[in-house]
Amino acid sequence: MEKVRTRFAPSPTGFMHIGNLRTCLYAYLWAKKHNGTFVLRIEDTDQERYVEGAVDVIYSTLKKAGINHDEGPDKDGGYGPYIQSERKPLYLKYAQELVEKGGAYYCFCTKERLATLKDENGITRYDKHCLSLSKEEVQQRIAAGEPYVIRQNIPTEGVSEYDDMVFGHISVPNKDMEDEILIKSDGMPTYNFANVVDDHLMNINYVIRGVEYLSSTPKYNLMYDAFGWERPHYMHLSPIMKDAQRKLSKRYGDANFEDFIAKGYLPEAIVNYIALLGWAPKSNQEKMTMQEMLEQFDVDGISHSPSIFDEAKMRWLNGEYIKELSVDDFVKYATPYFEQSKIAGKYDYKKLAELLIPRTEIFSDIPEKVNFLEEFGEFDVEMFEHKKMKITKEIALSVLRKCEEVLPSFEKWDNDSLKEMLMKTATDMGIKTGQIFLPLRLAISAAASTPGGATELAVLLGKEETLRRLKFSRELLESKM
RNA sequence: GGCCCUAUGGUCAAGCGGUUAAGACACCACCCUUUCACGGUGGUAUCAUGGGUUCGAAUCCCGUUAGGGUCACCA
Repeated sequence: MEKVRTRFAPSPTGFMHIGNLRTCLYAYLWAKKHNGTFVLRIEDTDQERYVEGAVDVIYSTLKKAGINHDEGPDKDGGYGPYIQSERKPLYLKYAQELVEKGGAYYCFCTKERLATLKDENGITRYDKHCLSLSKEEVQQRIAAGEPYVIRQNIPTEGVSEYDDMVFGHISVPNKDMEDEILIKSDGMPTYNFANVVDDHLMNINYVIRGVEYLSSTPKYNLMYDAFGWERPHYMHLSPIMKDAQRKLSKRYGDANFEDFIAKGYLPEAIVNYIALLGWAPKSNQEKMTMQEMLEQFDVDGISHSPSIFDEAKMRWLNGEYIKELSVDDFVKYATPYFEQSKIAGKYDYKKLAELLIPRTEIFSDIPEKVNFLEEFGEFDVEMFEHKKMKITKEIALSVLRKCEEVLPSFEKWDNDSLKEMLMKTATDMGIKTGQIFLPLRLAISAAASTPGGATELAVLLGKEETLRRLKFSRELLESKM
């Protein structure tokens, strides 16, 4: 196998979309799997859509995602420049070469004339009007300063075919393809042309991109052929969808890598999840490192149909990653969320982390899990009733009274000691351990669910606060009996 | 509308002519349990449709239906 070279060629139009990131990932995996080279190229031929700072977003996203390009604007590998706008002179030269070889021609048609070519569906198909212009006339009109474009000259007969690595054999009748513009009247190349020229010049031999190019690829092949260049291999990828009809896109929100990071997802989890959207490893393994993906990635496992993005599954995967975090790492990621919760600046984040690690799927869930520590007040005493544990309000009340009796004089305020003492108290009272812990937990948290049991919360709250809450709840319960 | 592509549970998906049609998420039940989680066990649920080919079809072929893409001086 020849030395593999793949590329990711985004347009700097803003944030990095999840779909683009997946395309990028696959291109990276394919290159690295074969010890090849992964190239980053910026396609900014459309000045109108250029967004300031977008290139930096691309760098930072790749970095966070763990995708390291071997060549790019910031890493010269001898195939530069890697920014299309800096390659401008090249394209016209190659377009002229293509004209000479018969693969393209100058066109002077005005937008007005083109508008008259619309068919009943509003589809414009160029009629090769300018193909018949003589060389002399073309020269003369160019010299006169008349605006022009250069169009690809596609045969009107025959069929163009190629084999896509994921979709298999694709064949498109030549008559169904239009003579597309290669060089715009502003002298800039269109994507169609710049892409082919750059891919060839940069020696890209595996072109990995979205399916939207599947049916126009024969056109690109026709250009490779006309130039006498070797065609690359193609791997087209089905889109990631929001639902059965709509593609995942900025318009529907949350489609950007950065958005998910902001929501409290770990970059590795996002990358892992999107790798699995549209590709399934032979091993059936789901949680995998970049290294494991490299080893297992293969074209066979790439699906042909669109995949619907399922955030619930990504949440689960993220939770799996969080469970493996050390307490310190968890605190590092979680601190911003602690800071925006009601307990900001209070409590020991490390202690909380221990309780939270197995119960957190995404970091932004943290505030609602810890707010009960500060938010304490009246609650529905019916919550004391617990059928499965056979707890009634009467039992709960006697438990709370007993706790108020034994806790004030208890000195060893740590989890194990409290637990041991309370279990003994339960025995003394002739009830099951669950019947003492459950009412106590409720009494000091006022919350139906908390990230930890009664004694863990008691330690967190401290003795004084625990007793204050206990008294409050006991009185509340008494008043409602 | 022309052309190209796609079709397995709610979602991601395995499957490559013979399987009780994997697995994961979600959901439900049970177990564990100091709540909630975690963990464990089990369960509900899928081959779009009609024709072929074949002893035998989720798998191959054709039609239908549905969906996506494309038909820009966007990429």
